[in-house]
Amino acid sequence: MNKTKISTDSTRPPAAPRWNDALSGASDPREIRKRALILAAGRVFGDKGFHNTTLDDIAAALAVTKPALYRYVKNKHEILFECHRMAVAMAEQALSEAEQSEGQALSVLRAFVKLYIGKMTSELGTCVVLTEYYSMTAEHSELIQQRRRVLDRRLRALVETAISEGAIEPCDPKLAVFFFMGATNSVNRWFSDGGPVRSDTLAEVFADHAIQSLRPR
Amino acid sequence: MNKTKISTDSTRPPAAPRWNDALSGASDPREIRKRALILAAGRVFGDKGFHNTTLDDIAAALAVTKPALYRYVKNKHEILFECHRMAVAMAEQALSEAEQSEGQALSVLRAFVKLYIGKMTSELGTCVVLTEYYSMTAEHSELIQQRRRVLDRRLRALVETAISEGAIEPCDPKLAVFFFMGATNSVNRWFSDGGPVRSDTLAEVFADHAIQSLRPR
DNA sequence: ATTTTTAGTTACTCTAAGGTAACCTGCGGT
DNA sequence: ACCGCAGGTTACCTTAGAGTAACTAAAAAT
Repeated sequence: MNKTKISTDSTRPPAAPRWNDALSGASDPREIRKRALILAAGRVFGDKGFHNTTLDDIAAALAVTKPALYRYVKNKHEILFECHRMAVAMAEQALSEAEQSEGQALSVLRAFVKLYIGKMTSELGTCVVLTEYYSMTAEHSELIQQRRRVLDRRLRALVETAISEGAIEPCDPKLAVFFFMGATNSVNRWFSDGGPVRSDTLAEVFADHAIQSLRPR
Repeated sequence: MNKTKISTDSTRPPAAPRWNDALSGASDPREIRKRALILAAGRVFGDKGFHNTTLDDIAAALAVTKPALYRYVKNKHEILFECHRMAVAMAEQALSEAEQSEGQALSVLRAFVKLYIGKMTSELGTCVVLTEYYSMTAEHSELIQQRRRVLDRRLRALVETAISEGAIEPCDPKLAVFFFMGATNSVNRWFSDGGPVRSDTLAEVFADHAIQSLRPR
């Protein structure tokens, strides 16, 4: 009596626009949906935190029910991991793009900060869970930390180059990078798409501050 | 048979140095212990996060069992709240102390950053849960945000003064403060007491970067 | 047309961890 | 000597929420 009823009933899942695919060039519809899942989850994680976000929340954001998510990910931790992968990939890509420019180290750094913030705020729409790295499993965490370390080294090298180019005063590259990356990564804590600050102004202003913090001559 | 046994047995709570009172001038032993609890909890929260930290973890850090904690706090959320209160109080105090100096706005800002980092890293030993504000209850969060906003205004005012004093180039005070506070608050993510960077060097270096980021003339 | 696969659903299980009840113990006041 | 309470302890209750089983519908494949 309570089992096989209400199957073909009319008030099932309403006409909500599920998934909201679109964007992201990939072909495989499966991958597209997975990406949408990660993005949606990232956004929710972003303002409620990993543990305060239930799978039902994420599912609801996609107009779907919880078990549906398991078609795309193994478990909740994988979602978090994918968020971090995406975030770090964005940073890597921003740096690579910036390095294309072939200018002085300092201008590469500036371009990097600008691109990175741009991606964080618009492309992923304030998502990013740079926080809560500690909620990853040990293995996932190791993988992410690894990539972050590499990125860090590249940035430090740029600072060193800038010093040897005489563009900035000598300083501890490690601390310098921590400083402006700390500022940069904190953006997602308060930035919101609808807010008073426009994404590109923010990127521009922060890039300036970052460069200034290195004390250019 | 399984209840009133092992009461006066020898292997009960070993001779561990419980609570580790000391420091913090207050007299009431109750308050002293509560403070110790908050500090210990803050430290654990700091590297595992609020939700990844169980009350058993905190209790263990104090060489006590979970229910003992409830003598001092109402629930887990109160612990988090107290951590945040302490953190924000530290910032307020740092700013007030810095303002005592009666110098130019810019040097007050520098003093503030230095004092704040000093407190964060040594006094509270990397504790501080500046992250995870979203894990607070709505009421607690409101109280903390309130105080942070006030602090923010004071800092922005300082930046404005510095501009009008001609010490730095004109800029958006709001974003400027977000920038260097973002960097400053991120310290607790990677700083660790035993690490290669000494607390006071860090404070000094970051204070320099912060000032530089404001583009002094 | 019929089978198979894909994408979802409802209804459930199960465990970790927050919180509580009831009980023990030593110490300061009378 | 005795009371009472402050500070603990062990043993338990309870619930939220991650994950699963079993089933349905529609759409691809044959």
